[in-house]
Amino acid sequence: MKIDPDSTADFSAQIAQAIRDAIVSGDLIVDQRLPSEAELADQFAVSRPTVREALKRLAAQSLIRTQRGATGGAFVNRLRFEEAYDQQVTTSTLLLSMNSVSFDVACEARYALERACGPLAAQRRTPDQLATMRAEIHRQSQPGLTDEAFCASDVTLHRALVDGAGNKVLSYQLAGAVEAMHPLMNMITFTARSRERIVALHTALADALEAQDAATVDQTLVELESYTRELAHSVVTARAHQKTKNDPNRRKRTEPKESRSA
Amino acid sequence: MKIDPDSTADFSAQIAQAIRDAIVSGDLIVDQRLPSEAELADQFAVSRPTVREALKRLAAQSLIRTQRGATGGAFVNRLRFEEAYDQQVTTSTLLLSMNSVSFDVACEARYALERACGPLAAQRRTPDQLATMRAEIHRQSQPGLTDEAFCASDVTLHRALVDGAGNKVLSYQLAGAVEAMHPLMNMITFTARSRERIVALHTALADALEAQDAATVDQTLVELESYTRELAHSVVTARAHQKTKNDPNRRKRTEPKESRSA
DNA sequence: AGACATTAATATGTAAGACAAATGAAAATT
DNA sequence: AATTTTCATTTGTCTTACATATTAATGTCT
Repeated sequence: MKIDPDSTADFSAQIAQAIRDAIVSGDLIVDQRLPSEAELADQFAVSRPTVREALKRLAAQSLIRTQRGATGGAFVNRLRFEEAYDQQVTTSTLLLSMNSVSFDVACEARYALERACGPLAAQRRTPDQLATMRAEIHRQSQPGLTDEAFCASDVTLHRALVDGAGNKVLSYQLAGAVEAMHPLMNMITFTARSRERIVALHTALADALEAQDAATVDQTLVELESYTRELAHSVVTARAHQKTKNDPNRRKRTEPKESRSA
Repeated sequence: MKIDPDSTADFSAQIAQAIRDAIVSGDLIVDQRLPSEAELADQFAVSRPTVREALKRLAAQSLIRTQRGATGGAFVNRLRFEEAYDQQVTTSTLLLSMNSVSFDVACEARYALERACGPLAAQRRTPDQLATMRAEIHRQSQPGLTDEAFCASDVTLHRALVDGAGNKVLSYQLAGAVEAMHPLMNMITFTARSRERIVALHTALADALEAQDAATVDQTLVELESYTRELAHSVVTARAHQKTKNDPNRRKRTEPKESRSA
């Protein structure tokens, strides 16, 4: 496990990669203790701060954990589904916002993936998951609910559907797709009538799942996708009209430089 | 943007989180330059090495990039699909191996997701993607091919299918599912007869895609999944027999500790 | 002898200061 | 005007030091 002093990359990046490779290849196994920072510094012939930077890179990916004290050190971390979820959600969300992915593309991906879960969920959904869906549907029909809370409830319901497939890998892979839609959905204003329609579709979905009727689950998801996209389009066109009305000669967006919260 | 000196977490983790939040919330926008390390150290009232550890954490997630020199510094990085792919593949692979996910569960997830791409791919596949699939099918029918190369070709073919859906978000989400199967697939020994069968199914898949026949695409994927699982099962049972034959009184599996490839 | 407090050792966490190297901009020179 | 030189800025790295957490060993008292 060595580094190349001629490489253009930082030492800390190279060291991190070397350790990462050792973990991925199985050279370092879960819960195994890495050499102390001082020893690693010796081995790689760099200073301790440089080693620390490398270790922090790995910690950021949840590949290692550190512990202070006499028997402490850096240990290979067992990557858990929950941690992986969080990373996936953050990455997916940023990916969508930074590459200005359209609502349609994201929506298509999300529903294509959810429909993949449909047949499995119809087969395996637990009473618990059905109860979660019913509870969220009930919440969604409350009149005083904010748009944001409505969206959050929507995400919870859809995650229950995904979890219904009873496949942790599937749940993990879809976490990003479902959650990353959240910010995009938040731009929609849900009128009372549109909420009514969505609640009706959600109810149909829950009913079909309860009846283990895969075909209806799939059909309902198709309708839900189509209606969601319809809603988003009406928002976009409405906003476009408003913009040209309010500020027809607005400057082209170059550097907003908005104030940062302290 | 402050940190809590009473928190149990490291300063560097807190600072990283604060900056991460600023990026996710849109407070810091793409290509915006962060204050220099010295300024950040002042702002957060910590030393420069601590700030650097925080920045390296963010760099490990591709959230920032750094540049040396007079006009250098740390900049908010535009997260690209390609970088996100890689991270997803690493994370997914480790997730599967560290949580000893069964072949069946991973395989089910993979094919459920690929079938989600089927209808879209049947509609949108480009001549280029079809050509890639044909080329890989040809490679797979070469007699001298190692099992590892056969697997790698399989992955390429399946990625072409996924990309055929013409949805970058979908391609990104599925990268992990497809690639993470690679190590598991590598445990299978592909006999000449099984390769023949797989090549036939791959050909049927390519034909159906070319004919834009979504139903056949779906059916072929179902058959491919069933055959893959069948293959894996035969390998598992064969291995089990061999083990009991070689070492009938072996201890119950607690810590396999099998030989690791260098 | 056993329970408890003290001490020591080891590790990570943090700080401070210094120098090297890269890089772009300004200044000086041709 | 074009080119070269100088210089200021910023990250990358090293060294040393101390703070703090944690465990193990030691010692003391009952």
